[in-house]
Amino acid sequence: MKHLHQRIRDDIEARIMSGEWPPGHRIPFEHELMAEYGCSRMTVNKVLSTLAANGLITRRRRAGSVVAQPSNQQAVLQIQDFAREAARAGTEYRFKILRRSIEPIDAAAAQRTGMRVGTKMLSLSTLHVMDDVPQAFEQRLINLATVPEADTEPFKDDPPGTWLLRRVPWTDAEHIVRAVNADGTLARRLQIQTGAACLVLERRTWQAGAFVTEARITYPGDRHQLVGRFSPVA
Amino acid sequence: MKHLHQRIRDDIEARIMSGEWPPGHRIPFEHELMAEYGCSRMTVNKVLSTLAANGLITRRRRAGSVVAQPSNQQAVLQIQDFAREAARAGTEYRFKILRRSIEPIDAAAAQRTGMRVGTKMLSLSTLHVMDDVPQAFEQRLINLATVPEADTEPFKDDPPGTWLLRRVPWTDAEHIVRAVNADGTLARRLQIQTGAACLVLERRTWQAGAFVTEARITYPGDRHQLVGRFSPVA
DNA sequence: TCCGCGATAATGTCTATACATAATCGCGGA
DNA sequence: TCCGCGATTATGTATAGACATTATCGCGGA
Repeated sequence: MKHLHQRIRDDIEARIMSGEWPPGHRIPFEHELMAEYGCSRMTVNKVLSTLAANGLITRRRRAGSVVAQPSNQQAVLQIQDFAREAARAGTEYRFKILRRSIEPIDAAAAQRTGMRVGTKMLSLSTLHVMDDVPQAFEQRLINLATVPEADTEPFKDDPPGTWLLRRVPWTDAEHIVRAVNADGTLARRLQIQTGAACLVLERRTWQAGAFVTEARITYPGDRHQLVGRFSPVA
Repeated sequence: MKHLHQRIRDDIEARIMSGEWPPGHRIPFEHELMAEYGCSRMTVNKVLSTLAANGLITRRRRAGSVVAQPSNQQAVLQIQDFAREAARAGTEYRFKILRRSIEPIDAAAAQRTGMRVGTKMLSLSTLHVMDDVPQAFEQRLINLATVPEADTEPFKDDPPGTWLLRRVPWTDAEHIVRAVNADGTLARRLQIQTGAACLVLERRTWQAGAFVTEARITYPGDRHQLVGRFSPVA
């Protein structure tokens, strides 16, 4: 016998997922569920609140709860950590910082990140290599106002992304994924044909509203893909 | 004055996000928070349970709660609904079903979807067009065992993806994003240059374990990108 | 007919309490 | 010293009741 909370939740989810209760269908009131399961209102309230937090139902005072309209479809994709992937696959991984400088942010980047033009940023270009095959080219800006210790960090053991993740664990993030044809410079760096399709992942993160970093990571299209699994209910 | 629940939650989140409580740091016990905020244990319990459900903290009986280790980085991307986008942008949208057939599933697709080889699937090729400019080419398989009514559906008003979303609202999904160079056929369909980089989104969905549909949507790389915003806390 | 306003009905938040469960601590015996 | 087992402690689940909030319904007056 499972917990009542879970049983009620499973029952309702099953009815929604099976289509028995389609989007827009009114869910029994809390006092009805309370009578049906012979429990207190707090218990059904917590179940329904959880379902609402997960986007499965919509609740409105006085009107009751209804099955939510299907949300915008979304894809959740895992962003690969090269070192971990390499360890798992038993291959050798290394990275090389091709360029490092401190520069005032330009107008376009300021626009994207919401910073003032001219703010000092640490700019890094990094090549990720596994078994001597280039896997990705990364261009990154780090806000020295938010992460001042990046200024003196040599990035010997960990690449900038991994190093940052350990210092700024929880953030808001914005992602853009595009496909581009490799130009000559990029093709040479990634050892691919000029014009080959590449996947570009742009990731910008903020910590409690303060801009942290922007990364543009370019993967050869024939070697990489982004993968993700997703369930709407937790 | 906000609700106490929200205030406690904001306080704890702020301390985690600012780095004051790094990953692994022990969070005050429920009875400590209870004393600090002068409220009942149920209130702080609900806050901490919510934070745990969102992956921000880890809870263990007797040991207490600690700030969770940073999760694998992930990107959440919105998948565009053409009709809605067109309505919002004030442009004209239409779609054209180029090919429609019922076929037994081939070995490769059976492998991907976990179906038995030979299962009958509805196969559709659809072109999405906005203001006479091709926006995406979609190849889709629909499992007729799970969605039998697709067999007789003419897909007059809604494209297959939208039609399905209304019938099978909540599912598990798997996504793959790749970059490819357009071959001659694809280039002609999308009115782009042969070899131009394209973004390919593969999406497979299941309903309570039963395979529903697989879609491979190809977007011209110079016209489209996937965008997403993500906060670890809801 | 239409509008305003009070009654009503549903959810939102919170309390005080109770008992269950799981992991750890530490005492005592072999 | 080491192991087993009971006591302890923190979280997990649930209850019954209270009051707050808000959208809607419907009645009565203009």
